[in-house]
Amino acid sequence: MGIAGLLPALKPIQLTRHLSHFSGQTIAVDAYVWLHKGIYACATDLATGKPTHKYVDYAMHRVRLLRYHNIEPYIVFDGGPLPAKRGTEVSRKQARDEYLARGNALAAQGRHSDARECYVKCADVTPQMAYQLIKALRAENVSYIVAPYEADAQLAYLERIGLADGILTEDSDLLVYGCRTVLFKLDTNAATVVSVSRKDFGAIAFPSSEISLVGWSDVQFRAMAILSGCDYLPSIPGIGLKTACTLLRKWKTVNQVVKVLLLEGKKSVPKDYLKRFEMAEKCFLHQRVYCPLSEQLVHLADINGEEWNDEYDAYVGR
DNA sequence: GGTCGGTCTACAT
DNA sequence: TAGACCGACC
Repeated sequence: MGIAGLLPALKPIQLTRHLSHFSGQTIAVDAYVWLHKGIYACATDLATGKPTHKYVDYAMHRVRLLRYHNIEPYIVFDGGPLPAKRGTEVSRKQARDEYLARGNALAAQGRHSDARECYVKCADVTPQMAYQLIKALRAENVSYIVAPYEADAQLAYLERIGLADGILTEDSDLLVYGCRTVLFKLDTNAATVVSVSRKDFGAIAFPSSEISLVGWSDVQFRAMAILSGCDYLPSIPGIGLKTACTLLRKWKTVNQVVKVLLLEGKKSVPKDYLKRFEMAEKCFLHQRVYCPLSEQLVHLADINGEEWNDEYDAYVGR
């Protein structure tokens, strides 16, 4: 889900660029996006168990498109669920099962296009699908990696250590992880992407944007994102992106912001909010990723003398 | 004015 | 499923 409202707020620095702009570069790609979109081409087949590899074709078509423009893709797959995020999976599975049953019922009545709508809703990217894509990638010598946990952190790591020059995804979270160049909305017909560069953050200012990032460090930007609500921590009710930005501009740090909110007493701040904020920050900073150079698990960013303990490891992955 | 929940829609062929 | 969009509500 990413950071609600962040991409629209970054509109002033979004650049639509032709793929040739990235010629000679390696772009790390979130495989989930392609697999998920590829489902639309074959939702009925997947739901009814009919063998299909259309979703593989869909992804490979994009791989070839990038290569045609002399971009080397580096495909990143999700791994296991992060301890920090466990919990939402069960209800989703139930919802999917219901759509599958409804789809089957409609199909039995011959209402095939109605059935297809249900099949699309029950479709899920499975490890088996990821494996099929991996086989196709291998056959064409495309680099890929399976993240120990979340693809987002792994993508950020590849860019950080220089194995990728940018990230192709649909998720604004990548900017919170610290990525320098994030590409969104690949248009295969026009061969374009929407590019957002971290170095342009300073140009985000009132009144052309809802928020101002002028003079902000990564710490403050990340604080705003987490404060406004992210995958690791829901926001304090009533605080969205703009309020988070305003509060941080005024009070500088999250500690101060929370202190002021408690003093005012208008918002209901969860009692352990600061602690949970800290944990969310750890996920964005130090989530466990795989280093293809040293061939071992590492933290996204090194822990340089920062306080660290077993509880953190349990949260960001081991 | 800003948040938030609801609804619509693209996703691909 | 997620993002964009819109209207209700504080």
